[in-house]
Amino acid sequence: MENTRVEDLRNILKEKGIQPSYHRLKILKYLMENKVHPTVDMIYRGLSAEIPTLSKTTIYNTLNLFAEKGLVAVLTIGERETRYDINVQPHAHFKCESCGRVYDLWDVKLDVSGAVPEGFEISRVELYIKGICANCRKGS
Amino acid sequence: MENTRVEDLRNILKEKGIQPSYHRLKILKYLMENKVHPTVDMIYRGLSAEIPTLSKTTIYNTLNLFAEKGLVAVLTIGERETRYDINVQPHAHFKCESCGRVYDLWDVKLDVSGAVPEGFEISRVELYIKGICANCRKGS
DNA sequence: ATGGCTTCTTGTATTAAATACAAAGTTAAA
DNA sequence: TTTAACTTTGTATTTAATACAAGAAGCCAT
Repeated sequence: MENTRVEDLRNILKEKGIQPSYHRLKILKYLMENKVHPTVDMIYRGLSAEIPTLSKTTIYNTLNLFAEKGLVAVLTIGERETRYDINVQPHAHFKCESCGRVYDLWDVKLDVSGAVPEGFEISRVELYIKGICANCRKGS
Repeated sequence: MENTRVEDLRNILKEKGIQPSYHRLKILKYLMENKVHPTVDMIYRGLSAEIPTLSKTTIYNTLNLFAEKGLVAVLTIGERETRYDINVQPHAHFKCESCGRVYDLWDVKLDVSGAVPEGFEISRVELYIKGICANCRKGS
């Protein structure tokens, strides 16, 4: 949960050069209020009550646009699902193999300088850690 | 290219508790001689000349078995393709966004101790770096 | 406002990766 | 040799994602 006044949402989109249409605002709002790194399907199910006519294609279009403009980060941590993170600051992710939840990790010391050979140019770094979360360990 | 005598291949499978069937040996051999982190489709195309009756399902079955037994690592570096790495020693990967090639990176200093909260249990760490490789930079 | 242009959204069709599953084939063991 | 267990195959199915054309909505100038 967060400050999601429509005016703020509009400005976020405008700053990235994205026209603030109704659906785009709703999807952005959803991402900011549901920071669980949702899949397209989760967003669809979350919004279709409020917007019954919403099409999945619109969500795909919108997220691809957001990703292009650097407004969301694309996570391929799951084998068969693309997830979207509204927080584009560099950080790592932990996926629990029991409950499937994806957690943000901010305390990873990662030094990629000198990681790639001479002449290679880095544009993005993705660090995925998998295992069992504390919740699921307690449960079992 | 590498030492891929059939006897060695048999032993590798046996050590992991995998019955060394004809197809499994062929797929293992392919992985050891083509260390490009191939997709299922690449393996299929690479082997179907030699084994015309080979089914893709067999490759899926075999790779899932290999992964279960810890003989290959599963890479989800691409958005829409699963790749397989016969080298299961911990190392990072670089994917060139121009030519699509996946390179091994052995010089990354990565310290994940203290990265996850109390009570979390780590089973795997995947580090993906994306950008443009030296080859493609020269080309353009 | 009205018409016309651009942009956005929708829905259907399509592609492609991956799995399910039952039948056929093969191997190993009794 | 017969039986049981395992492996492979092929078809059908599922599902994520894209393509694309038609429709809807917003925007601008006259």
